[in-house]
Amino acid sequence: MATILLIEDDALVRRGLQLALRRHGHAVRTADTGEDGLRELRAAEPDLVVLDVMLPGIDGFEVCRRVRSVTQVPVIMLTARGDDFDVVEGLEAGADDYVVKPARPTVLDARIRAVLRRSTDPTEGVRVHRDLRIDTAALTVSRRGEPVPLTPTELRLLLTLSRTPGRVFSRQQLLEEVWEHRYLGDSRLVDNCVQRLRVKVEADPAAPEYVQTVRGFGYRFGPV
Amino acid sequence: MATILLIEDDALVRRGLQLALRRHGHAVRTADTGEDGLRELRAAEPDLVVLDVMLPGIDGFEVCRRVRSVTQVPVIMLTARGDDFDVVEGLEAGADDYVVKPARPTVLDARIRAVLRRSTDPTEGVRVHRDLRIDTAALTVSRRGEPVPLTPTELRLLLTLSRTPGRVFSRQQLLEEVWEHRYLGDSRLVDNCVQRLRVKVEADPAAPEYVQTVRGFGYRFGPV
DNA sequence: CCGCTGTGTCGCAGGTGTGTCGCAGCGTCC
DNA sequence: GGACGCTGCGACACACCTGCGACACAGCGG
Repeated sequence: MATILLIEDDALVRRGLQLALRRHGHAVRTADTGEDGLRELRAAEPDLVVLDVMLPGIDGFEVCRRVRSVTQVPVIMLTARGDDFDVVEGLEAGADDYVVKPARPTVLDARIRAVLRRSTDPTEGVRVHRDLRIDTAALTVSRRGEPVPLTPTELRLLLTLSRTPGRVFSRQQLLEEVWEHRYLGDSRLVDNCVQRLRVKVEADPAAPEYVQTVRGFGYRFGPV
Repeated sequence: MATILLIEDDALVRRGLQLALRRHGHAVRTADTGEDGLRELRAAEPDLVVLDVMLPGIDGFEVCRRVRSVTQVPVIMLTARGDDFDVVEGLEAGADDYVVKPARPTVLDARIRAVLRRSTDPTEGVRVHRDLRIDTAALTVSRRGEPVPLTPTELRLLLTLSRTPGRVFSRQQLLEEVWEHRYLGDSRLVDNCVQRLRVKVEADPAAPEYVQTVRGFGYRFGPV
């Protein structure tokens, strides 16, 4: 179904929710502190974060804000009844929904599905970077209003890179995400696709504005 | 009366309109940014959206377009006298009406009632795209006034696609939504149905205007 | 200045994805 | 009971993408 990062310090609750969510078909990664959660976030790239409000160290709100500063992944906050949980503060921190503990797994799963439904459509939004407009729902790309016809692979590559502007993707990572493990050999495959993409997307492919080379590492989606 | 989502960044105006609309019997939800408004839209499912043109972050036009990409809810735009508000751009973005600020509550309420009347009229459930008219209540389709006889499957396919114009549906998604059960093998089922639909709906099935192929991904209901 | 590693560029042949056609099963309506 | 139309399926053709190798070239260090 989806990969979920569960940040919860109480080992019992954590274990219980983990098993329950697994039964509902999700892949679950866990963390027991905010710091650990943020590390996992970068490592696992989950589709959704379930986040306890009361955490040792940095609290849930702060974790939520930091998550938001890195990625658009949806966040559901867990709050114990009786916590002085401020819904407004939670939503302002960037949470998408919240669930009161003790959370019944079916309820939590329902919320998760609801949030994912909402946020995989609106993640299906429009990304605008300078002259480039990427519509992730219509799967169209246009530059200065002119539609840019891309092939499926080129489009997947652009979508992958532009999902996290500024981040460097290694060729291996791109092979895995764009080509989905179908190819193991290291030919100039990624480079070739990047070139073809640049020809269509860049004003001057020799001085790329959007798909930049990071020598020795890979490629990065341009204007940060 | 109706649930209204008010998107307005100026706290004073927002509060004032909120109270005024409440006095006129509407339930009012508010948001102070476009992003927040879009969240509220999904959460509250309002009957109508009142939307300020000048917003921090994504502006009113873009918010309006995104609202439209998600739902058919009517939108009234608020524009300050002196804004370089382009009525055409507003209407093209999908707005149903606009009101010049400072808006007198009675005026705004009258517009709201008018728009709601229109959108709950017999025109309800009718989607018009260029020459194509799809009546989702009567389940009839006509092109240039000529009725187009569709088979049940073709109709479901067209309804599914046209519910979210512009969005790309994968074959798998279409199988699940239109055929309502999973297919394991990949037959040309969806393609065939699309072809049959095109023959009836398109002027030139070879250059489809409404049901477009997105190579490598699926199909999309055209004209965006 | 030279060699080496890493990246840009080009063309081609095979492969993949989609359009098209025909057919048979089956339900429905006379 | 017969005819008709809808539906699912497979075969085939074709356009276009895709993967690949070969070579050129630039950046970097010795």
